[in-house]
Amino acid sequence: MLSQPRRRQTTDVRSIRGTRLGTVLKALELLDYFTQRRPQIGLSDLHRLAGLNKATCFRLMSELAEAGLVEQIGSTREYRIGPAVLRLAALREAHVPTREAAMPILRRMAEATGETAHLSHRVGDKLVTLAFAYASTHATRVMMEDADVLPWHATSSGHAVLAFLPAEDRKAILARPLPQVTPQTETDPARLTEQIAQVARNGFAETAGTFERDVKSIAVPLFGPGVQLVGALGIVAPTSRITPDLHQTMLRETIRAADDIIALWGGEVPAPLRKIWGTAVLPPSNERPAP
Amino acid sequence: MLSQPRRRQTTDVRSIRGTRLGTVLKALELLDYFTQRRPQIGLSDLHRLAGLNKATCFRLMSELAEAGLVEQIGSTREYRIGPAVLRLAALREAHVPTREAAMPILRRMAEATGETAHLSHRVGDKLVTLAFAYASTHATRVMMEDADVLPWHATSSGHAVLAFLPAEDRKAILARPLPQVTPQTETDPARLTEQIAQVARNGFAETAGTFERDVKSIAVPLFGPGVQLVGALGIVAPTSRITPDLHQTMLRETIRAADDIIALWGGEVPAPLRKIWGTAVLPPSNERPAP
DNA sequence: CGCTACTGGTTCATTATTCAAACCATCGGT
DNA sequence: ACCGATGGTTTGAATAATGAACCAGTAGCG
Repeated sequence: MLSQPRRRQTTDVRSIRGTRLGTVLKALELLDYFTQRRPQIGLSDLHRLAGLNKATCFRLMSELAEAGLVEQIGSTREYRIGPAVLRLAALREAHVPTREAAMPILRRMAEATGETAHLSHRVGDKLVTLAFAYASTHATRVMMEDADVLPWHATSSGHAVLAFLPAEDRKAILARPLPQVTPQTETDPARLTEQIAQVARNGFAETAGTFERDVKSIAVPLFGPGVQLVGALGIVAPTSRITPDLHQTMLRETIRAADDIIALWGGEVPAPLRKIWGTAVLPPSNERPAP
Repeated sequence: MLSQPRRRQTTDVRSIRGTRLGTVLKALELLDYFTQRRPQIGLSDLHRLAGLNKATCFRLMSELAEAGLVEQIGSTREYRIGPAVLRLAALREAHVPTREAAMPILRRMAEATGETAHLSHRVGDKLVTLAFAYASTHATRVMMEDADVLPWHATSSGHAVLAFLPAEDRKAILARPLPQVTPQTETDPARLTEQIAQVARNGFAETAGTFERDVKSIAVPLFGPGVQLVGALGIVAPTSRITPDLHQTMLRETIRAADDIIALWGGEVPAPLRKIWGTAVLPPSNERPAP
């Protein structure tokens, strides 16, 4: 749905959500209903969740199952993600090392700050957790769930990516329903837009308690080859532990790690941001987005 | 295409290859052309490879791309496997630990034998490399490529799985074209059937040079919950290193590791095979499939 | 037992997508 | 400027997807 950079003119095939939606895409969207919290789903549940006809849903799932992308499990015949994805992921990682390559940096970042480092990836119009690393320092850590979809508006990673997205795409995303994840979550599109503009000026995003209570987080965007925005790198800590010093360390380490990961992925930091980051590492930022 | 165990009667929707083939499945089959050797493919190549209409191929790929299963890369606009698979694989591994869980056993097996251990997975009617482990012992190792599709007839893993597949499925697979991978590859369906019958009696499969020259391999089938045949575990070594002792060690370690992996996956070894394995671990097998 | 309310799975007339072959626009090499 | 590639787009005739209703099994309940 997000516009891809295109050099030649191409038709906007099925680009408007809600109109036509190809069969293949419809089938693949079904996979999005499988999450960490809900790893297996029965046919009836799924067709209701997806708002699809049961017969249609059944046929789509049958085809996904035949391809091994899902499999049916046990007596209840519920579906879950199938083994074929392992081959694809291995192939992807072998050819475009993303996750495994970034892991050491992520771990170093976690150790250096004593908090939880978090790497997310933009795929289509979603933001997805790719990996994370805990520090061994503290017993109380912010735990993360792998492979889950992050709400754009309620996470610092979401803000970090939104801030550097083309305005058109940002607007499209903020036009969608914005659930109130915690009492602190900002759901007003206008105020969010304001906050995100601030993120673009600061070169990093911060949120406090918008996704999980008593959790502070800082995030920066990540860029791939051709200054392409591909995800975000964040750090998450219990609010209770935050001091000016720690805040400073978290910011510095996040930017440092982001720089390394971007280099590793063959990406480039856009020149303006590069400049902001250069100065941001030294002086403490004592302003934060207005609540 | 392979018949799944079904408790209720279900129609054999699109079960006969070559007749109807749903759109979704057609799109997903396109993913099979991406391999380790050919990790990115242009539109023209792909539509020729798949024997699909170019326009169709384009639309299918566009939809896959929108879902993030593939992405278009750089100026050449070639396709490669996309980032969405990482989320799916992480989700699968988190919920059904398969690869990561088996890795320690695989490594132990490689160390114990000094050779290369190899884990493969049956997905649909294909046999796919899931993981492998090298031993640190020898400098010359048999190298493997991850995430590639194995030819059923030319690998010991293929034989190991075929031997325990329902006769109907085995016949279907052997009825397909059987490429001559090396001069040693057996391609005659009748003789293959004979060899595979021997595998069922022995409880393990052996091949020598049928997939790669001067490579000897031994493999056994793996079972998941409900005695379901899910893949194979094999060991691969240069023919030059094979001695009766090493052969014996390889067989023993493979069976031992298979036992562990099956237990780990919550599977069960079928009773008859259990008995064969019990005896096979001790006495050396000095018969091998006739050339 | 007979009801009800679920479940996964199937049918078939209607409708929308896919097919194939030709067509554009662009790129790289000669 | 040409050639022969490429990725991408259009066209009506062929084909596949859709969805409301329909089966069958099963668990709970009086």
